[in-house]
Amino acid sequence: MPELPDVEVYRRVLETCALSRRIASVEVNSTKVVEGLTELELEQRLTGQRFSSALRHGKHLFAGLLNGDLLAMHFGMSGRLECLEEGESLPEYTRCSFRLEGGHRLAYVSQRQLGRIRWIEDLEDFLRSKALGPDAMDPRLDHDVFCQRVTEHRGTLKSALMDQSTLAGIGNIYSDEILFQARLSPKRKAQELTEEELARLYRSSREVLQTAVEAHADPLLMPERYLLRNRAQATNCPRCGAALQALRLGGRRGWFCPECQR
DNA sequence: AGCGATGTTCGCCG
DNA sequence: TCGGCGAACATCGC
Repeated sequence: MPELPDVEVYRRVLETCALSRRIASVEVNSTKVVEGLTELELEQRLTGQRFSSALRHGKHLFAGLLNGDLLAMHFGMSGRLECLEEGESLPEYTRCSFRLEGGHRLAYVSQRQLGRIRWIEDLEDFLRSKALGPDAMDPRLDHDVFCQRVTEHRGTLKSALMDQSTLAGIGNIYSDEILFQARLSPKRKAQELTEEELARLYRSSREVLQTAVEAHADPLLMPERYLLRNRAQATNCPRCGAALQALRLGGRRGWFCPECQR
């Protein structure tokens, strides 16, 4: 489930479970998920070390070591990070796990193996190499910077929000939600918004992401006015009751209310 | 059996 | 030049 709010939850899992604890061992159960280094190298570099920071940028999670190197985790479409207490067994599809002194284990779970674990030496270099824009929740992302980035995009609003080089962290689900709360059609051109509409978009993006993080990215804990609460059976608009409309964008299905969103 | 799924990347087209 | 599309990646569940 990994868009920005989900990954923020995993960041906190990493922080609570593993930060400052000595890594006793590493286990890799996948040939695909760890990229650019062997299981042996990963073990040698991590065993005996401690993660000293838990950072996030967009949908990327970073476990930093004291020497400045970082373990970078991305979750693809079906990944997550879990903390297990002593004696608990690893979840199905655990592709990589870290045993920590004191008994906890950190499990990187990735059913479809679309996620990646990489070793990086410089965070800024990595963000540049992925051409990531500013994190969508970064406090330094003020109204003006936000508007500038969004209106640089020449395509539709939804693709502007989902473009990781515009803003990092927003995907299919949360772009739908932000546009719904801002009452803007996903099909609008990003460059044709009025100042007032841009202000609504900015406000909604902060509000939705903040609310989602506070709800631990669990749709059931989010307000009833949120679209993503019943995305699985998305039918009617929680605001006006009109039938929701589907749209396809880059092979992805989105939903919006043709009455409320203009 | 076939299709779709909360992501990224690449090649192609206009 | 950039945006948008479809496919590929890999696997499961409906």
